[in-house]
Order: sequence, then C-alpha cells, then structure tokens
Amino acid sequence: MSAEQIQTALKILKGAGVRMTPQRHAILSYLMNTKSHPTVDEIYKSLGGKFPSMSVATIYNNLKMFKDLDLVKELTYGDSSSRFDANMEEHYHVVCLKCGTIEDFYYSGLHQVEEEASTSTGFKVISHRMEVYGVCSDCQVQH
Amino acid sequence: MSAEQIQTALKILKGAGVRMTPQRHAILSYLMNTKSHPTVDEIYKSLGGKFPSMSVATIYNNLKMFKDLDLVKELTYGDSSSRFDANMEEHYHVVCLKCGTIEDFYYSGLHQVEEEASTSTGFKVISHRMEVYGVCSDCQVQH
DNA sequence: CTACTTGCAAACTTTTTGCTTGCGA
DNA sequence: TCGCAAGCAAAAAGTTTGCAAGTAG
Repeated sequence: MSAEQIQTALKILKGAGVRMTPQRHAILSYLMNTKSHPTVDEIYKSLGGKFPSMSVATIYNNLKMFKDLDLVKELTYGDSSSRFDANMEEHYHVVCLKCGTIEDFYYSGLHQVEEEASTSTGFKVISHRMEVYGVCSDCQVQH
Repeated sequence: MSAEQIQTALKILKGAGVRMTPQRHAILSYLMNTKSHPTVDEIYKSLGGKFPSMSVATIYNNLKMFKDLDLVKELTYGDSSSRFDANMEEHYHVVCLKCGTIEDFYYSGLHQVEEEASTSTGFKVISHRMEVYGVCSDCQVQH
C-alpha cells in the first residue's frame, strides 16, 4: 500500500482527535503494508520484536477504533479468530481450504444482487460480502 | 420444512450408522422447522423445556455431526457466536444491521464470479458464500 | 498539565475435551 | 449386552474490561 494512503489514514485519525502513539502507528502501517489479512495474534507476534511490552488489548483497542473510522475491515471466516484487512477498495477474497491462504480478487457486477435482495425481502440494502472457497495453486500441486 | 425432508435426514443419519436419541431428534427437527438461523444458545434455551438436563456439549456434538453429513450449514457473521441453517438449497442471506434478523433470498448467477475468481487467482474453486447487509422493513419503520 | 493510551490481569463468552454414566438398537 | 451418546465440569481460545501508570499534544 502506498505511503500516500498511510498519510491519508493519519489525517483521518488526527481529524478524529485520536492521539498518535508508536504502537498505534506500528499496527496501522503493518496492516497497510501486508497482503496477508493477519489475525490479532499474528500482529502481536510480528510487532513483538519492536514492542516487547505491547499487550494484545492494545491491538484490540486500536483495531476497533480503526474499524469505527473505516480504516480497516474485520473478516470473520469459520475459523476461530478474526482477520483484518486495510484494503478498503471494493474487492473479494478467495480462501484456500487447505492452507488458509487468502487472496484478493476484483469483480464488479454484484450490485445487481443487492437490488434483487432488496426487491425480494424489502430490506434497505447497505452492503454485501462475498467469498470464494477453493484450493490455491500451491496446494493443488502437492497432490 | 417438510416432514419428508426430515425423513430423508433421518435416513442419512441411519445410513451413517448414527444412533437416534430424543435429544438428537429434537435438535434436528428444531433446526428443520425454523427459519430463524439460531445460535447454539438459542437452541439450548428453546429445548430446555423439553430436556432440562441437556448440556450445550450435546448440541455442539450434534451440530458438528450434522455439518459433517451435510445436513446443516454453519454461518459465521461478525457477531460472537455461530448460527446454524438446515436449508441446504443454494440460497443467500440478508442480515439486518439493527435487529440481527436474517432472511433468506434466492439468486442464481453467481457462478460467473467463481469462474472469474478461478481465472484471476489460479485457485480450484469449490464454493462461494455471500451475504447482503441492510435494514429490514420493520426497522425501517421505527424511525 | 491532563486526558487519552498503554500494559496488565482478571473476567467473560464461546467452543472443545475428557470422563463417567446412561440408553438405543 | 455393547458401544455410541449424553451430561457434566474443566479447559481452551478469543475477546473485553477495569484500573493504575505512562505519555502525546
């Protein structure tokens, strides 16, 4: 993710009256510089070198705030813990059922589904979510 | 859900060598007769009148088996606990962001998304999942 | 300076596990 | 009768909370 996007995020935080701390900055830039959709535990372990004293609560607190400010999205799959994604463009995920890898892909044309849902249920539709499940190319090779 | 479908489910269980018990039957028919996509806790409370001594572990055990035999699906939304759905037809859900109600809706035409995902990521696609979020008609009325 | 943040530990929630007793076929 | 299933409680695992101490602005 570009440095420019991180600057934008920092402005949003400042605008919301949020104080910047080294931990907060590290969590944010870690999320914005990875494509791996990490769990809280993965963030915790990854930043443990830089901040040995950082607690998981700090990560949870910050992620919740980032979510409220629409800087990150929380992904909940069947597995036990949530994953987080700082890519806020409209995109979707393909999840490997063998190794758990998550890859992004882009697709447009799902707004029709929202319309259909609205018509058939009477809901005022706000958003949608979709994922594709399968086996990634690496796992297909290993028989 | 029709009694016929319950009979089919019972045959599948019998065929898999699964022994029938009153609790198991109650959990299964409860799921097959509701459209509410209940959580474990809701099932537990609903059947508590009939089986005061039933433990949550029994519900978890049975649901896991039902899932393995493809009799129910587990739904994981952002909220804390899983929900379960015995409607195995291909269908989707609209979730109300205010009251949490989940309604079914039907739509065909998402197989193209699977193809697109496969082409762009190299995954061997197996399934997909999608949900629409919004506000249900009841919650729209209450200002 | 002072209110927001962090770190820590305890609490809570959901789900899983181990083991004994019970009961369906 | 025999082995799968239920009940129970303890343990995991993930997340939230309360409070004292630290620090950004």
